Amino acid sequence: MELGDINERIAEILSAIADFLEMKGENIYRVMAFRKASRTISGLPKRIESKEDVISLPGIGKVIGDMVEEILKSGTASLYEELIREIPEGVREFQQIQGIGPKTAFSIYKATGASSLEELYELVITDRLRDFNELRGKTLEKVYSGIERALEKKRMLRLDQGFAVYLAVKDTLKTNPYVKDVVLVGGLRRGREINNDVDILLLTEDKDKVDSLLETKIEGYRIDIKLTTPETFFYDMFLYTGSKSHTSRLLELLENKKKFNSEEEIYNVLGFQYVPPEIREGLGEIELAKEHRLPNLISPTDLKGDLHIHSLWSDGTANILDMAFSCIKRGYRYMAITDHSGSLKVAGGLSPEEIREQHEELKMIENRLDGFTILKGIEVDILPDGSLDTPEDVLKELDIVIASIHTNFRMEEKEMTERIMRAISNPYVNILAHPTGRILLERDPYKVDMEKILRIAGERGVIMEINSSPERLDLNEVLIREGKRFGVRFAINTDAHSPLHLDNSLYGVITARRGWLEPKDVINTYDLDNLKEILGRRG
DNA sequence: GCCGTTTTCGGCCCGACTGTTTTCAGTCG
Repeated sequence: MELGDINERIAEILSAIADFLEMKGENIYRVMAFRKASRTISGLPKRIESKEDVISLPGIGKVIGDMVEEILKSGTASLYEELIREIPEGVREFQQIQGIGPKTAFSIYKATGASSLEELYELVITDRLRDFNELRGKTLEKVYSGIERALEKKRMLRLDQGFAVYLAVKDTLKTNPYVKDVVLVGGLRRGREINNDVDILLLTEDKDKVDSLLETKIEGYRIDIKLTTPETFFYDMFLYTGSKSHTSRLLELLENKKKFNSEEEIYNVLGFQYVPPEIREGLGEIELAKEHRLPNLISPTDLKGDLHIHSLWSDGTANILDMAFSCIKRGYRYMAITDHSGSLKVAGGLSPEEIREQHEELKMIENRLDGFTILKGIEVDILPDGSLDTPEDVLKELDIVIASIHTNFRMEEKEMTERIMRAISNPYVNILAHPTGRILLERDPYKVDMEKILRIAGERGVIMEINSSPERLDLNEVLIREGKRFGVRFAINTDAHSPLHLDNSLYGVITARRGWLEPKDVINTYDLDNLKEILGRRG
């Protein structure tokens, strides 16, 4: 069974080609060309039908255009087939180990013949990896110390991966005539950022006829299918969705009654307000539900815009106009273009001159967008000493300034806290983006006293971002709740680098719901005038 | 491999850090 559509397949092949060429020491610009094309294609909002759909895109020329055509026709590319004959697919996974890059990954394969993380792990636990003379010293240690985490990452599912697996399994299950319905339950339905399995409830009238389906597998992920009948369907949905601490108290009260017509009815017969899945964690929601005082949780349709968007001007894959059209299509009223600033060379950061040039383009574009507003913004880099890399006379001209850290992650807590404090004390900074810097399953948050940051942010009206990228989800639900107690307001942003990334706002909203946020806590639910007032207050 | 309104060839992507590397290659962000 395969996940995804043709765009993903093409992007995956191009990305693999880039990895293999890099391992072989090919010209790095050729490698980057494949990588960039892969990123562009994976971010396209429209299904690719022919070569013509890609050939005009930035960074895609004749060679990659022809390759796309080849993949559309045959499902694969000859260059890719050639490369995997030389280097097995699984060797790419070695790079998941911290400190192992393409060159070392390739040399591990050449030395040991291991062609997957599992095979490499086998050599590690039997301590045979040391027998290969080519691998010595710190490199060897890195493999020993990092491989378990890499394997764990391979099995764990982020929210987006979990949903994708669920949808794929659902499609398969539904082809069976005895399957009446398939629904998601468990931690994934509650919107947990990382899950070790996908819990699925399968409704059938004849349990014996669907036994074989319980073994459904997809790409090595753990899938846990539970059977239910029409009689107990909603009871089981409730039972398998909530955390233990949420369900156990309510189960006592239900006294074995199992027949309900909806999940809402379960709460209602007990005199409780309905509790949305995202907050069924046993963190005080039961008491509030009893008093009918649950928060009015934010929902995806409350969002009126996105305040963190990149374009081709820095490291985005689409131009400003295409990003604007995609926002308009989603029903948004505004967006902020916030490309990277000067010091972040690797992402094509903008100099003050380029920022002003961009504003010329924005002026021309805005005339073409009736009733839709583009805010002039920047994602300004916070330097190690907490100063910003863009002069204040440039920041002054902007509608919105979001500040973030992309370098020097490994500082001591005191230093890092002071660094961020100084940055958010700058009167031009409106939003602190991805405040803890974590990448799920890849990079820990930096050492920082978030309580202090949140308290000051609450006092001074600095907005905290909930970065919706499923790889970040930063802030997380715990820090969101803490921030809310300090009076912090939030922005649910996608940090989109392509039109498709705008869809990630769903993950941000889910995380905000898990943090008990209401629309009024989130500034991009406000209409433009109110938003501008908040953004203007600090400048 | 892609790109171009000075170019169809020669740039593009950069700085910090680390390791077994004593003058540089690999990794990371």
